[in-house]
Amino acid sequence: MKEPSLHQTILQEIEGRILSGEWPPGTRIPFEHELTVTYGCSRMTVNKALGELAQRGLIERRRKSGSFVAQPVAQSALLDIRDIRDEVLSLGQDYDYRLLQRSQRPATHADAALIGLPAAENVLSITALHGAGGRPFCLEERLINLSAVPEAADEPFSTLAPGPFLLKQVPWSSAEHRIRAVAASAAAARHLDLAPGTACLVVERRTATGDMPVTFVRLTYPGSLHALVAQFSPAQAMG
Amino acid sequence: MKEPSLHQTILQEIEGRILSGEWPPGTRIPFEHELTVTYGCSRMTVNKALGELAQRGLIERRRKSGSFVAQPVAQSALLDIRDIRDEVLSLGQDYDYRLLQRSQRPATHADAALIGLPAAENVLSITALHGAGGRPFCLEERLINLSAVPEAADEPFSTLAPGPFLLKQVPWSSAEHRIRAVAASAAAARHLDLAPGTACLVVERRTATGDMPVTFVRLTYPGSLHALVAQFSPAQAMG
DNA sequence: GAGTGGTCTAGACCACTGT
DNA sequence: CAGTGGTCTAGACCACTCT
Repeated sequence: MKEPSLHQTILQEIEGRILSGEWPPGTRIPFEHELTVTYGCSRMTVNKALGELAQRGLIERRRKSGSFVAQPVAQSALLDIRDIRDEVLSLGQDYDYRLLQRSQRPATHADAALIGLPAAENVLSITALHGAGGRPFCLEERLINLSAVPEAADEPFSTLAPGPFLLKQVPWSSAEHRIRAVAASAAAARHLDLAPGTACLVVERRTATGDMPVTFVRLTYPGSLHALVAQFSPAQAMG
Repeated sequence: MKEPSLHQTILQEIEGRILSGEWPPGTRIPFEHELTVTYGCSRMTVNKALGELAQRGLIERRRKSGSFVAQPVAQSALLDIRDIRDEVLSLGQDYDYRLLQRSQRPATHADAALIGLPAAENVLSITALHGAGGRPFCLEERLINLSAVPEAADEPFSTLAPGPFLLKQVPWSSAEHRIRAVAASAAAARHLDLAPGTACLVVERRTATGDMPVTFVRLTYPGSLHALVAQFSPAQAMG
């Protein structure tokens, strides 16, 4: 039990309000001057906390205007799994989205294991197909925890894909990715217009806000047509 | 052309010496007190620069002892592609390594494209097999830029895998990963003891120090037996 | 005990930017 | 022009850890 330092305390309190959604993206956070009054400390101390948050990308700082909660970069800029729509458009191809199935049910044991839920709460199951240039690009199979995102029950997902919807509802979340190569199942092969057994790249993503599981998604890409790219540097520009 | 701030200048100078290898891992860097004299500034300023380097993992700071260039975490803690040996051992299986082929040649056009070399300089080509629990685990096909790592020409790689060797020679480097699913080629299937066409996970990594290409490696894993896991959080502990 | 980094203060001046 | 963040100073005290 060690006493956290003051700038850590300030950082964590602000971070908590951002992650909880209390301060959604775009919110102006208090000026440094105001925070020195709130916490009874010098400006250097709040500056250190805010500078840290800015470096992590949780806030943006603008002279004369103040500091604002950032718009989260879709999922992760590190592992370049963006919104599939952006992904397709950046390839210079037309994008289309088609809902294949949508159903609500109490979570089965399998569902619970996938999404990381303890109990058998209500989940929304969605299957959809993302297309690029008129051809199947990616099969999406998703579970949404309706306790975490009750608004999803009222969303048809007939034209809006689950990804963008969830990004709006739950802007800040942590994610675990699991990437595998598998032979296409009969169903996946049918939807993706492949021969059964074709090598496919499968990305499974488990998303949570704090301790609350939000969604599980399995994205199946035709293998040879798709690659994930990730950049790592020991040194990053300071901005 | 904007003047960089003083703490950025300090940070970049130290970073440069670490990345270039002038200060290899374990080197003690000057005390804050000494740096204030060197740069003629206050301690807060050098503290900001060193704190930044510590947060990026380039240095470790110890009270009373000083600050030291860190031992680089093998490849990347983010995308969990560690040393394959560690990977196998952490699965609780026996590890073995076998060199299949080693040859030196001027880079072909294909080599040059893969490794990112402009000219047709000398490269070392290596093929090796990593085993786990007596079974094939991963096929490694590698090119090493001998201009960047001339020491590699004298290393037989008969018992030491290229990965650990390079990590020692070129401790700090940036990497680009490209992850795909492919059907096993005839050669890969033979080495990995698979039926040809089996879905495999292929990780291609291009590594550089600054602008100098160091190595290109293609790792082929039997698909169903292997998954890459990556964690992403909006908020990370400060340490 | 001594030397290091960790943190903090109470100022200061400057650069940028929106009005 | 005024208000914000960006940077920096010249101190200070404390916590930790090595000897």
